[in-house]
Amino acid sequence: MPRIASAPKDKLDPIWKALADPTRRSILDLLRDRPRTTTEIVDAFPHLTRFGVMKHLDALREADLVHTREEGRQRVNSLNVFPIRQIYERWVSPFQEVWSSHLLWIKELAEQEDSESGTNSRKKKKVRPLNLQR
Amino acid sequence: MPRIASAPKDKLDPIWKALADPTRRSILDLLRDRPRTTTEIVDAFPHLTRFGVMKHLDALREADLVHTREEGRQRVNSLNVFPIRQIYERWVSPFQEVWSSHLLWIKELAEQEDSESGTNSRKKKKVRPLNLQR
DNA sequence: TAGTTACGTTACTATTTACTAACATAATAA
DNA sequence: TTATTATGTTAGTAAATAGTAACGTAACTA
Repeated sequence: MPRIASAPKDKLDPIWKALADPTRRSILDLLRDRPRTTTEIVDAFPHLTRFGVMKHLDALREADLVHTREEGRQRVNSLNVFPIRQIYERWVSPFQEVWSSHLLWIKELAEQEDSESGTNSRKKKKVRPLNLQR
Repeated sequence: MPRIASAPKDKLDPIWKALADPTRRSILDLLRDRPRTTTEIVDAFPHLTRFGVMKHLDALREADLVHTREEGRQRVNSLNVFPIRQIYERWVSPFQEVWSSHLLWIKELAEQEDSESGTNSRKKKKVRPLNLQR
């Protein structure tokens, strides 16, 4: 398992893995509406077998995106949005800053190129406002 | 290819796929700081080969998470946060509502169980405030 | 009690993904 | 020009992932 050794084990990794599959995201969308029993979820994906759907449910449970409680012989699965919140705090929120500074850079670049029009800028080294050299 | 037929092709799918890998997320973190040449990125992952890192870069480019521009014989890779924004708008923002209503339900459940303590609630069907029956 | 239903598992296969090693090319520097 | 450096590619392997088919079990129901 070289990949696990490669990157530092991310705590959010199971969440990303779970969200990477379109079927699993569909299940989450389904549960967003209201909780569903396992059979209800299985029936919602007629092109997959029971086992296939349940494997996806396992992945979602491991990422804590889905909570399951027993109700007689049924299992009721419900959405837990907390991990999505974590993804947001770790990944969206910190990138908002870059988001705005990136827009700023585009603006500056556009103005720069505007004042340079006519010259052969293909070979020219255009240095970004951010530090690039080692 | 049963999986592609299974779930409706999601426009955000390449973004999710790209973000699912911890190495790729590390690359994004690296680029968040400042843009880097391909070699700089490769050097940042000494346990991976050049080809391995470049495959990850390809995936990030396909998801439009990384932009690459030529600079002489160098390629400068920079972060594009727009797809992260899209993920947020499609997945985090809509779940905020569920987030708060879920908290509300937990509160109600706790109160309900509080008033029921002492009875055998194992076999009892406890109906959620949300609609569960078909 | 006998049948049905909801849930889960075992065993196996196909596909995709991640990866290494070695090779190829083009721009720059001595 | 020759060497070096930055980048990219070809070919092939190992492992993770997603999937099916068939079987097992326990709780309801007629």
